[in-house]
Amino acid sequence: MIDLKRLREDDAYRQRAIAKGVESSSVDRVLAVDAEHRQTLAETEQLRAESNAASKEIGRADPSEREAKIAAAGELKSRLTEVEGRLETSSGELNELVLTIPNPAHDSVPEGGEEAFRVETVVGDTPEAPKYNHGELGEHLGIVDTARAVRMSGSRFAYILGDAVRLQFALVQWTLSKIAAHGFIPVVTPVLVREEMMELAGFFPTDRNQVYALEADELYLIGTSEVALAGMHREERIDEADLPVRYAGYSSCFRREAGTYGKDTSGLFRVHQFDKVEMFCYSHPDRSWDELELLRTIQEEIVGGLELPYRVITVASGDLGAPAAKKYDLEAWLPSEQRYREVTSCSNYTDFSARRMNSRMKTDSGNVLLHTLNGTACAVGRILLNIFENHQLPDGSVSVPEVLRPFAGGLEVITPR
RNA sequence: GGAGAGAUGGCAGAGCGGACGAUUGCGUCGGUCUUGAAAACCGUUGAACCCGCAAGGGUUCCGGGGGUUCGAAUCCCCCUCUCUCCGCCA
Repeated sequence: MIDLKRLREDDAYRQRAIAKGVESSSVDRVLAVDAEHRQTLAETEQLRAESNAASKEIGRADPSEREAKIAAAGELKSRLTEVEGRLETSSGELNELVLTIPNPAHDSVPEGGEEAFRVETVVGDTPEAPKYNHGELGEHLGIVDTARAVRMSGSRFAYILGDAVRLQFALVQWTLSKIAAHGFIPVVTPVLVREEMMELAGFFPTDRNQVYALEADELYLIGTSEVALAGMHREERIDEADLPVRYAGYSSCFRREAGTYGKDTSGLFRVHQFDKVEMFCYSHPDRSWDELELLRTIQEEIVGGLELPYRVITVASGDLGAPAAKKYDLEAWLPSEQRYREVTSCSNYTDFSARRMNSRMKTDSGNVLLHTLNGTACAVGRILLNIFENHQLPDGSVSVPEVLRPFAGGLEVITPR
């Protein structure tokens, strides 16, 4: 949620919100409704003060005077009811409009749409297409079974079996061990949350059609543990000295993938259910930009440590999404497609999400909003398929990345079952 | 799933229509005393928003949302959560 006060007082801030793609007329509209709302609020509070005073007066008054005073207070009350009606209308309208204003992008973010990204680093060679693409390879090695999964659950589901499972748990363990060194506390989160939490985390109403709903219980399956981690310190004050607070959420993630018919239909690339380790940071507002660089560094250590060729891009302002002030995508080279595809991303939401959650930092001079950041540590499916292609040997077997071997019981090569 | 009890400031716990944003205790922070500390004593101690350069003023908040009333922590309705007993269960 945007900082309304700043939006009306800070021209540069307003300009950057507009630069992110929102119509300048809708910003004007928000400001107009805001002004009207504050006007009505002042009126209401004035009347309430009078009305409160009148009521107290009645309590103190001599019984013989009560009748008259109650009548006078009744008069005040009907005026108050009228003004409160207007206040409700204006605050309802304002609350709705406020959600349409995105978090302004940081100065370092390139302007423009999806194609306007800036490449930050490119690491590793970009190999030729392997013998099998990741979809074919999973079937060839007998470690991914989509045919039977589809028969059971429908498209975009998969059984992961055998050595792929050993690889999955090795990946998770190795990832957790790497980020634990940076003070991330591992968390297994609930995967079902209430509607309210989806709204507070910013996924409803915008991404509602991407989320699985359990109607009988009015619960929703999370698409990322970010939802559950963002809600952890709702309505809380964290001591300045305890910051940053860093969590590594591990959960299965569920996505309907509505509107992606025919896209990435092979293998594990785009599935309805996958496991992911997600980093989430509650940061001192003065240090969140350093925190974002830390997330990026960790992501490079993880993807680089697995010996996958990759590049890092800064996503352009128009492609950022409402809450992010800046976002890095790390894209790994997918040999079968001869292009880079996203495997992780990390964002600084500044105070945009913390404002709605009311997550604050306790300081001597008051409680100020925290900054929140999130980033993928390891999206298991995407990493697995990148390993399948980039570490594929000429005969179609797969060499397990060195760093994972100790975590995979010494497994070195995956060969057909 | 069935039956009952409850949710109040950092914690404990009173208040059950009128001076209550809330008695009190513990804890917090500051002070007196002390070489220092403890004890004792004195004081202090919630948040969000609006107006204001500021000083300051105002509104709202007793789990959440509605209602009754001139007036609600207190009465009524709905929701959420917690606890106890029974049943079921990894």
